[in-house]
Amino acid sequence: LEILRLDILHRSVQYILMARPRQFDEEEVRLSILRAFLQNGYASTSLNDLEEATGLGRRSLYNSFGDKHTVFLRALEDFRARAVEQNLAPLERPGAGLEAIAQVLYYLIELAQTPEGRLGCLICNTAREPVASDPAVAQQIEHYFSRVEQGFHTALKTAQAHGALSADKNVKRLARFYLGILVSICVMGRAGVPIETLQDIVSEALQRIA
Amino acid sequence: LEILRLDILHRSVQYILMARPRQFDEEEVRLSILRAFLQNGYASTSLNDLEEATGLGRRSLYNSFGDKHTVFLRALEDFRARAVEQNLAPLERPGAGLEAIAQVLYYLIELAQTPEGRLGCLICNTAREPVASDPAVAQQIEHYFSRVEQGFHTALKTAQAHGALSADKNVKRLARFYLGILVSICVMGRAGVPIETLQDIVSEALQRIA
DNA sequence: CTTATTTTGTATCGATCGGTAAAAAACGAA
DNA sequence: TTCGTTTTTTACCGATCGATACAAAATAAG
Repeated sequence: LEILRLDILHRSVQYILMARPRQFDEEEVRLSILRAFLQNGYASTSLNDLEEATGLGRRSLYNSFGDKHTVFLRALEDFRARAVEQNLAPLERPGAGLEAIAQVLYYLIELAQTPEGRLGCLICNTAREPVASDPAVAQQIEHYFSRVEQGFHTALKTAQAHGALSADKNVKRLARFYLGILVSICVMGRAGVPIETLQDIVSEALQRIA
Repeated sequence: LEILRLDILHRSVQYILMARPRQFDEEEVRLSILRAFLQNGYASTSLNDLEEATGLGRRSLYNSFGDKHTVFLRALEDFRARAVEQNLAPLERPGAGLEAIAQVLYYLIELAQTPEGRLGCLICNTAREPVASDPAVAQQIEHYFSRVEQGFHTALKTAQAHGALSADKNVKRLARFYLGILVSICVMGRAGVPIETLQDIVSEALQRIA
């Protein structure tokens, strides 16, 4: 049995060494795929669109990323990772308080003014596509929402601990409230609502902890 | 010329009297179409879906409502009329004040618990479909949003006039704020977020005018 | 070189998309 | 009844959908 295993290992190493190498950068391709799905959503992004966006042939896409559904799940994961890493970074920093909440919300407004940010949030965009009834997709959506809520929650608790927020505030409720504000900013930004409206929403929302 | 006109009129009356009558109730069919688009959105609702939803043949749909795009525009109008009439009624009533705002938001939460309301808001749902780049669709979205904002705005002004809201509040900003809350409730309700979260968002938002 | 292996390009599959042609069906007028 | 008109039904159109079969291309080991 051991000999067999070693043989299999040897073969699989050979596979890697001997085969034709890929002619694309995976990170770059995944980013192009993410952008394509951000632009048109799951249902309205065809494999031809993905071919155009990535420059890859259809067969290469299938070989490397699986079928359309799997490709989309990877894009969702990519977006979630990037969104948490970039947009929510202030919240995830240790010791983050009220200023982090304001920073995150205002950054989203700035983002909505950029060509890339105008595409909106893939999580929110996906939330009402039929594909959202897929368990794996629904799980990603719920994970993201709860992570955002948790980020706000810890920041609010930290603020309370530092005396920046009065102790009688309901932080759980406030955290959900700011999650709702974040969602509305993403949705309305994508819908083309004027920036001033988004700014008014955020500044009004921040009065709750001013 | 007059004779010709009378002839045409006579003929058109004949058309009505002589032709085969429709075998469906237009209101009923339009409601079925609206439900279908609410369920799956524009892109993912096929003509076969519309046939199943309405019970009509494809040719009858085209005869009576035009192509898919036109059918969708009518559904958008239907939804907007129904949403304004039913969901926003408290805001549109003369003399509506702060209690109307709370009523509207809490009614949306109740609606999110019903099978029909769980389908969400066709305006919000459409806002990030590719079809939203169509000018007629974009106009409907913008009209709806501005009408909701205006409803909140007049209610807030009324409250200020009656002394129920302090005069130093920025009602324009507050109106946009509650528009954002309304959108977030619609979106997150459709996304399957628990009712308690929606309730927390609304009750926290209402503290701004408590 | 040959061989083993993976990627890539071509060509295509059946299914479904939105939309339509043509005729049958259903009515009132004559 | 027959005729004129509209609705409805049936069948179908070309285009595009997601997905795949097959072989050529590209690499390293032997």
